[in-house]
Parts: sequence; C-alpha cells; structure tokens
Amino acid sequence: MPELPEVENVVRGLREHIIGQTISGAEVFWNRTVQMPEASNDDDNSRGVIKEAAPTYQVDKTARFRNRLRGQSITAVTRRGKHIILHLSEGDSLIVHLRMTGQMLITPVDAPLHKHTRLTWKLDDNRELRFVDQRKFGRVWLTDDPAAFLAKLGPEPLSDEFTPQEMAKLLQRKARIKPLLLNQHVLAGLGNIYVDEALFRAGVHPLRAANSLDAAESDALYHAIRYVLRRGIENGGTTFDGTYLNVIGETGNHQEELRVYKRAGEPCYRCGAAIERIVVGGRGTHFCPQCQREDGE
DNA sequence: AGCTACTCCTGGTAGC
DNA sequence: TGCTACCAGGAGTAGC
Repeated sequence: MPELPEVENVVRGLREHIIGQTISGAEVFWNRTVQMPEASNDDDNSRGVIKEAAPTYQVDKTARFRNRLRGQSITAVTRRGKHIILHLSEGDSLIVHLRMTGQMLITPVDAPLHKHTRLTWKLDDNRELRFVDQRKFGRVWLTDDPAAFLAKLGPEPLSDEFTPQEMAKLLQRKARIKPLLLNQHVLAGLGNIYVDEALFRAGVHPLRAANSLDAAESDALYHAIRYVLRRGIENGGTTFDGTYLNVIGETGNHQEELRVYKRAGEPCYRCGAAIERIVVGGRGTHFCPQCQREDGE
C-alpha cells in the first residue's frame, strides 16, 4: 500500500526520468481513474442516480482530459502527502493518488501492456508513463489549481515546519491515536503500515486517546513517525505481494525492517511477547501488548 | 466531534 | 476440482 515513503520513491524516480518530456498523447482504459475537478460528483462515492447518468459524460470527460494534456511538457514533479504532482508547462498539474495498488511505470512504448493498465501517457522519446492499478482505487486529477485541491491536507511530517510543538497540537483531541494519525487532514502521508510501526517505536497503544499522551510520549511519537518514514524512504518503500513497485518496476526492501506490521503471533523483537492484531477503525492493527500498554504505563 | 457502516475493486484464500 | 463467500484496505460520505 503506497504511503509517503513509497510515493516519495515514485516521485524521485519520475523526477529522474521524465522531467522535460512532452506528453504527446494519453489513453484511458478505465474511465473512473480520471477525475477532473469539476467532475467530483461522479467519483466512486456518488450514489446511483448520478452514476447512471454518467456514460455520455464520461466520454466527454476523458476526451477533454486527453486534449488538454496533449503538448504540455512536464516541468517538475513534487509530492504532497500521498499525492504525486506532475507540474505541466501550460499551468496545469496532473495529480496522481495511488491508493491501494496504483503504480507509475516508465516503459518503452512497445513494451507489452500490463493487464491492469488504466492510463498511459505517451512521452516524446519513445517511452510511456503508465498507470497500472489492479484494484482501480487509484485516481488522477487534472487541475490548474493544485494548491486549492490539496488545501485540506494536514502538515508534511518530514518538513522543517513540522515540529514537536506542532505534533503536540495535533494530539489535543480525544480521538483514538491510530485513526487520528491515519486522517490525512490531520497529518499527511501516513498509512496503515507506518502508523503501526511508529506507534510501536514510540511505545504507544493504538487505542489510546490522542489527548491522553503526555509530553514525553508526544515527543517520542513525533520522532518515531519521522524515523519510520525516513527509513521507509531509504529502504525504497515497503512491498507486499509485489503491489508496490518504483517507476522502473523494482520492489522496496522496507518490509524486512518492519517490527509489528503483519507479524501477529510472532515474538516482539524488543521483549519477546507475541505481537497482537486487532481491528481499529476497520483497519488491521498490529502492536506489542507488552511494549505498548493501553493504560500508558 | 467522532464513531460505524458503506462504497469503490480484485486476487487470494477458506470452507464446503 | 470447482464453486461460493469473505477479506484487505485509502478515502469519501451518510447517519447517528
């Protein structure tokens, strides 16, 4: 599941390979992948009525998407939370969210098309940028106002502006710590894997109320979040079942460094107790019952 | 405000 | 073997 470290690796790969390239064409194989901002009411959360009216409109939407992209060159690639932002020469931005299984792959134009290819962008040097997404949850938006689009996201956990004081402020709410950290409006970039890993490293139980953490725990969590994200980036991201790949199709290595995620029943590396798995906010949640006490002791 | 439930999806797996 | 049923999970939304 691509989270901040995986997305960061994709962004770095794109930066290395496609800056300066011109998009000479785009092909859409799964309409719902494409979300123009003005089409936000026909996304995957809309109810039946709008969905039924969509087909004609979808055709127009993808045509507009292709036409508007053609001839624009890629001037920069940046990241905000888990969003990839391709900055284009005519003032547009292509925003990509990989969600669960999305991949951005750079291939020669004549390479065989993967079964789950949803979108391709033809570049001007006989290569293609391909959006491959098994589960079809990934989304791509074309907008001339990326800042407005991304305005609701919380702070970047690895930025200089994000300080221990900022962390402490975020925790002044009574929500449980795990769902709070997964909320992109609170803090941008964490997903299920890195939240479990950060909570373990900080010794904080996932069911604790955020505002029950004392100053030392808040600090520990701040440093744990930054540590696991940085390590994840350095290790090239986390790959399970080949779902995360970088732009040239390589897997990450961070799965080898995970302490609790997907380790239910196995001994804690720190104390030997069996790692537990519970469901919190509908998400599989892994923790050490000995190192992460619900009572905070 | 914050919780649950539901939706979007597919591949893998459990159970029969 | 072949079928059905269920599960995971990022994010948005509805309803309480």
